[in-house]
Amino acid sequence: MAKAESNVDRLYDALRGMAAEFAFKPGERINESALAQQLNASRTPIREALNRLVAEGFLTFQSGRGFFCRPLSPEAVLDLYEARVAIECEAARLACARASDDDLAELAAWLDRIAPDYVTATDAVRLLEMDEGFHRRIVALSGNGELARLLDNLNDRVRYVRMIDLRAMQRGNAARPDMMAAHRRILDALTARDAEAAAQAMRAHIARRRDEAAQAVREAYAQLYVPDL
Amino acid sequence: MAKAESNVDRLYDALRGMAAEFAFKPGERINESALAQQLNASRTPIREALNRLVAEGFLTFQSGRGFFCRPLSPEAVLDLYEARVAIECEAARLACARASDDDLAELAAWLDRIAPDYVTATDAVRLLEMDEGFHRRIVALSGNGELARLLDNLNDRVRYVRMIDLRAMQRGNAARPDMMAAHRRILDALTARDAEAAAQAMRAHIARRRDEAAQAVREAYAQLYVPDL
DNA sequence: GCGCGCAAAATCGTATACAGATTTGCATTA
DNA sequence: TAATGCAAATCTGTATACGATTTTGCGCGC
Repeated sequence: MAKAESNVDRLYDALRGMAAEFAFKPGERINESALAQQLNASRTPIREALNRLVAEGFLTFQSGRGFFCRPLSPEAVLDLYEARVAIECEAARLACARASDDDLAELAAWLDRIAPDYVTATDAVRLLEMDEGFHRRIVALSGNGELARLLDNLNDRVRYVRMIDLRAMQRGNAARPDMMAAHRRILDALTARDAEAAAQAMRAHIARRRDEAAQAVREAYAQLYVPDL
Repeated sequence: MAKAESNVDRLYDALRGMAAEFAFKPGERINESALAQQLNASRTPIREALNRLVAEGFLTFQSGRGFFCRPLSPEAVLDLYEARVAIECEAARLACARASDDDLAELAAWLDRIAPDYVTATDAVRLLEMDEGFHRRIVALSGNGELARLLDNLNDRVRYVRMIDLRAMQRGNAARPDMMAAHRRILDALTARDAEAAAQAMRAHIARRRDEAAQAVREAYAQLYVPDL
């Protein structure tokens, strides 16, 4: 998204992207020298970026043994979904109290504008983009920068699995209108200034996907360890 | 808390502690060379630790200009309190469903054991320790490692202000029985397996302190910029 | 007196080197 | 064959150095 010019940012973005899409396999040890060569840099800035990714939960670190990719376990993914519920339900409550009528009207207009795509969109990437976009807007309306920060981080870490889940959903049946309807329901509750209903709708919307996460993790392993689909 | 042996961990812990208690003044630029000398290390490991602290929200970073202490603004502190509400209310709900009767009995016993201290404790440090201990236990009972991680981070970042708030509370009047009662109320809701009530009690408990945060921030500035009290 | 610009000093960004720790692979032995 | 121990190779941890960038301070002109 944010394209930074400086070299250190370039490295950070690259590594973050690799970690997000599991270019490092779960649990795998990360070789600093190899990365340095691959990314045309020395180990020093690479290590700085890796340290940041540790703090962000993308990687783990063992003293004396180096950096490792985070494990990809069903439990960890469920935890992330639950954390999303925590953040987003509260964000919905706050947005209910703080968003201006104009803000909500604008969000409604945005939903209307992309509505056709919800059904048309063939690739999961576009679908996920729209879904994340909606949720990010809600959090923005909460006016709480910390919640926004936390949600961005959670989304980045769970994106790989969500993508797989979305693809499965797409294959299975047309659950897309469902998603669209869920978003609309949340917005309606916000417009009605009903914090409880908004939080409930948000909870239901996320929990619905959460239940399939374990299955998605299994598919994720298949994708990661089989050459190509 | 966790005493780490390796040198890099020593540096990380030291810097994290300094950042938490605002040994760097809000907004202040951080001089790497000076830190390196002060902590008996070279700039390389210092910078690695600083990068982690950036990712954890203790510091900010500007390309080409270096590291800075996070600003201490009322808005930022309110955001942190609201994030705590998000995390802890959801944790309470989850704990309601997942904690075993034994777990809850143990927590009740712990509350009983430290009850005398709630009134006796003269120093805010001890009081804050007990309060954080209770909240950490609740999150532990939620069984969600991610929520625990997030709460630890939020607590570390808001501790300085909470401490000042607690001291003010201590001076003002004996609101300590209130705090005690609030904890008891939360536990009761958990024991009754009433998720809604638990979340509500948690929300009220945190929000009560939240409202004083702005005032605490003002006092924090006074403490930071006046030699000693 | 007040900005403006330039040069000096300070500071950051990162490559590189090397010491120490860890892992690997092989040979030896029960 | 499986286990063990040792030595070589690999990799991490950190100091150091130096070019690039930013900040500072001073002198000049208005």
